[in-house]
Amino acid sequence: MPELPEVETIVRGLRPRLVGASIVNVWSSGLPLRLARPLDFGALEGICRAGRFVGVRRRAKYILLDVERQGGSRGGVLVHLGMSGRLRLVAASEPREKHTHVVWALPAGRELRFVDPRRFGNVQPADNIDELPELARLGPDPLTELDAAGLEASLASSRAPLKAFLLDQSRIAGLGNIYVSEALFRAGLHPARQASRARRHAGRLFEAIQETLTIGIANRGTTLRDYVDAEGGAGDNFTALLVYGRDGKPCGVCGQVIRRRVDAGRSSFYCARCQKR
DNA sequence: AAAACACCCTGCCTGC
DNA sequence: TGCAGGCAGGGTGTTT
Repeated sequence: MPELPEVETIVRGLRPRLVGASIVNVWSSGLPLRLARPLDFGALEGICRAGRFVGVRRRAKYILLDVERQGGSRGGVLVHLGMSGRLRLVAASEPREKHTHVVWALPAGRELRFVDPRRFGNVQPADNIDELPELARLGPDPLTELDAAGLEASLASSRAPLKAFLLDQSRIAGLGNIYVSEALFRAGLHPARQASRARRHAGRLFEAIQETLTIGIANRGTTLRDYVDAEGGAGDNFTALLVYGRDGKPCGVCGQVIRRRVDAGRSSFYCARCQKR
């Protein structure tokens, strides 16, 4: 699943190859994406066709593609990969795989392709993507906009379980199911613990979050099944996971069997000895 | 107001 | 062997 480290890896891979590239043409499958909403293809064409990419940025799990239009005005495309989305730069000669939904044709026989079998992702063109409501809802980025004091204040104001708290993108933006489990294990905090009752551990949790994400980025993301980077390569972080998907196996710290439970409708993996409620 | 839950979707896996 | 059903979880909209 693309979470912050996966999206950051894709953005870093795309940026040097995409910035400066002109857009020869755009194509869409016409199938609805997230929430069964059809892509506004007219707007996509109006912004992209005969324009050029001038920036590739990340905000939480969103990819922001900045475009300079043919006439010189700016626009952009906001991309979210959802569960199974991929954004790749490929040779145009490579056959289009199933579930290809948007293609940007570039010079020199290259294409940027958005592929998403489950269509939980989204591609949204806009004159000013920074002001789209999806981004306005987001809380601080844990790597660049948060500190321990900010996390403590946020924890103190919530009675939700830590698992739900950390998944809430308006609280902290960028964590998903994998890295929440990993960060809680590193912090020694139980996923069902109430956020406000963990506030005195804010420093520890903050460092655990940063460590988890930094390692994830260094390993170019976690590939469980679908995720690949901008060049189509798998991430290496799977072997670095301490608890996610490791239920029934021994905890690397204490040897206790790692357990799985369901919180906020998502699987949590944790060590009952290392993570006290 | 905040928390819990249903929903969108396809592919993979399990069990009959 | 084939197929039905459950599961995976990103975010949003709705209900509690």
